[in-house]
Amino acid sequence: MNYWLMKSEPDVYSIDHLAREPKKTDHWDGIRNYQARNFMRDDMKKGDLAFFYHSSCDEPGIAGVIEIVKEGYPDDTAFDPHEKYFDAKSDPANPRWVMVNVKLKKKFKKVITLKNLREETKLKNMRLLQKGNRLSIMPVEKKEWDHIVNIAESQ
DNA sequence: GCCAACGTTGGC
DNA sequence: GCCAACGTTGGC
Repeated sequence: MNYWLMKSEPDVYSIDHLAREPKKTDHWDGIRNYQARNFMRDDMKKGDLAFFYHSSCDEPGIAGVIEIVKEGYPDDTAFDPHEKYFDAKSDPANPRWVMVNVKLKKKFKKVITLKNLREETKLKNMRLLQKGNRLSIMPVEKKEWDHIVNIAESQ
């Protein structure tokens, strides 16, 4: 069982959008970065848990927990020229990009902000907090995961 | 809007 | 394979 962190811009798709979906489940499309894709395609398994992270907004941080309910399958938004994430080089016969399905497990009472996370010495080595990190899908260590969940439960 | 830190592209 | 130019991410 692996733990993850998945970024989304709340102006585009926030945790509340996911909460309003039927069965609180939706597909996670639009990933166009090879490292992030490889994580989704190769390592993300059904039943894995992930933090839903809000990026590029007033209060960047972790908004809640989601569960992977369907493993990697072709991201068909890459085939549609009208889509923002259209990629002419992705051949439907050999899709370049994948997506997964996620289900909302828990929305935190308050967002655990990036600032909060940086104040935690135990999270000093967390991938998210490293300089220059831009990955939109990344693994989280179990001990980091547990620590953050503790923070969420005590707020 | 700025800019650091990447990632990608394409000519050679 | 190298690397300059360009594009993107994302915090501030």
